[in-house]
Amino acid sequence: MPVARPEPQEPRVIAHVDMDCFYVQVEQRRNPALRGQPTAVVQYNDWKGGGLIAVSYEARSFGVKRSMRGDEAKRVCPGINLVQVPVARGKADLNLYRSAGSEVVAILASKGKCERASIDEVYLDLTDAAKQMLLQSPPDSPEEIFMEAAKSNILGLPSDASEKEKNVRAWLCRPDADYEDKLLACGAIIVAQLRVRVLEETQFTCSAGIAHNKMLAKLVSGMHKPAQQTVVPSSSVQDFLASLPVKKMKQLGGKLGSSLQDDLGVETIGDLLSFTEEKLQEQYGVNTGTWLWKIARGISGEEVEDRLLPKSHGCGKTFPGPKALKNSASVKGWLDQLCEELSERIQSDLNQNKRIAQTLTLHARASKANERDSTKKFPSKSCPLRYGTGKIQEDAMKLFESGLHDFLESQNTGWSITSLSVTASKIFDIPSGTSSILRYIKGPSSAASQAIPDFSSVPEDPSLDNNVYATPIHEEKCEPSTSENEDGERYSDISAKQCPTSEEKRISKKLPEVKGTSSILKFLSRGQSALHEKRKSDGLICSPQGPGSSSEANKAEEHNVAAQRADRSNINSGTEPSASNAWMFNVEDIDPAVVEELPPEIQREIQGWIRPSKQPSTKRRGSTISSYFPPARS
DNA sequence: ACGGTTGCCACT
DNA sequence: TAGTGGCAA
Repeated sequence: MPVARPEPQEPRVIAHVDMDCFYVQVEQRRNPALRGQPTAVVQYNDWKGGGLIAVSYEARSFGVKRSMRGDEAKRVCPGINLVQVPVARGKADLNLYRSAGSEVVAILASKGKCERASIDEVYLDLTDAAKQMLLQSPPDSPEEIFMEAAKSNILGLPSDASEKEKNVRAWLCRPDADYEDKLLACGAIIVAQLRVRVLEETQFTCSAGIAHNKMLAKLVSGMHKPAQQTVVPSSSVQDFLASLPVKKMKQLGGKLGSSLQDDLGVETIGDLLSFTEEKLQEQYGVNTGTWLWKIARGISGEEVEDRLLPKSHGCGKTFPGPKALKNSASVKGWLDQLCEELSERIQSDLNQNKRIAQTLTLHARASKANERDSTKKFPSKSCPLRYGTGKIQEDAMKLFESGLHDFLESQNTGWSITSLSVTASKIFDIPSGTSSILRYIKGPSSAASQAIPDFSSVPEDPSLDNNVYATPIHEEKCEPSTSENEDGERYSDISAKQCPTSEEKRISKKLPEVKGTSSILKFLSRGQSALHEKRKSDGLICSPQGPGSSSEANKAEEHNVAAQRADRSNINSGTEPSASNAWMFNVEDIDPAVVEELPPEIQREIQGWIRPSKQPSTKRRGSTISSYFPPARS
């Protein structure tokens, strides 16, 4: 449900930039012969010619729609070029489009705060840039207004007049305009410049909306497509919303929008104005009610986030109809493929962006053999994410088994899986300031403190995918000791690799800063626990029993966890490209003995996130796996 | 055989 | 929290 935020006092300049039929443009850049041609991008083509996921404007003029299959598109537009999405590991591979999207983001992020909203959309907060322009070089004569900006569409200005461009030029530099309108005019000029840069540097066209908030910018970015931009002056908001069908508003395209129509008789956003905030709250709850009341008035305080990268990575595939998976072997096969791709993607994210994912989630859709219309859903399951393809595959399969168990509720019926996906989420930046925090987790009394990797030595070179970043655990010294580097800082490990030189620390300054101490320690704790466990299992140290240690009840479970931990310390187990990630383990494993040595305020922080470790486990209450896996049928 | 494959968010 | 549900493109 949407939540209303207070609109900031000061007027903002917000843009929403939307790539035009993006996947098609990416393919047209790869194969310029497709330019100007009716073209669509399809994924797979064995069933009815594949599904369209992007359609060029030439093809749209023939009536080709996104919802069509390839065969249907051919019927409507026999000359259409159908380009297939690349396939890797038996599934659609969108990496080409993802990296093209990144090219665009890199350019758009240059003039202000930039938020990647999807693979082909961004929001920009251009308030500062617009203010600066207004101070230094406000638009003052129609002739000097840059060509692309002059092609803007200004909501509320007569747009079909023969004098359109002249009117727009005049609007952009009206000397008697409100301060707000002047800011928007500057925003329009900046966005026009950015769009030209995008075109010059990537060959991609895009459309944009410029307004005082995200909601309005988004609403109009697609109003004049392709390759055009639209401005929303405050003065035109009311008329615009008055006739806007509710379903066009973001968040109202689904059930909430239908309810507004069916239950309240609201057809346009303007119709909402006749309801009090209280009435809307009564109908839809406090948050949604207030949100509706505000959007009816064009109010949306949502801020543009400063984020250029996605918040999660997911890979999935559907297995429609006869393709449904009906035994665990085929599920495992596909899950392995999905996990391979996911592993590759989070590994690149780590290497290129210095980010680590913490949670692995498995989703599936399933039906039971007997019940043709079983309403029950396959539950999603998640667990801490361990790096390494083999580990992810193992854990994903365990999550699947656990989900299947819950799904079947110990009935002995057959099943079929129609979709599978794995997602890596809760992604954090690796802190740049590790060395200063390192000082807190050290000391001869804490044998567990040795495994903290020094991320300032992470190589910058993105081509070094799968390289070793932390000293492999089995190569580390086991005797605690303390040393000083040339800056006089003390480190808990004398391994040369782990004691950053001045040069390494200089490099580390280029890494992203992290806001709170908590996230830094959270991160460091991963490596700390890993080595500690390794030493325990090697009999090198005695484990100090912490306050949170196990009860009899979960002894069996804990044994399982211990076994898995031992496995983590193994170098190059199975399919691993390298065991370099042995240091990345459970946040919740941090050693209480280490915590005791920290300053009280940091201790307090840490206490909050120490919790019982939960590994993916197959809980089989009184039954075995084989009892609910039906015998494989070919 | 549902447009498939992403991705985001709020709520509990 | 992990899990569900909704929305969007």
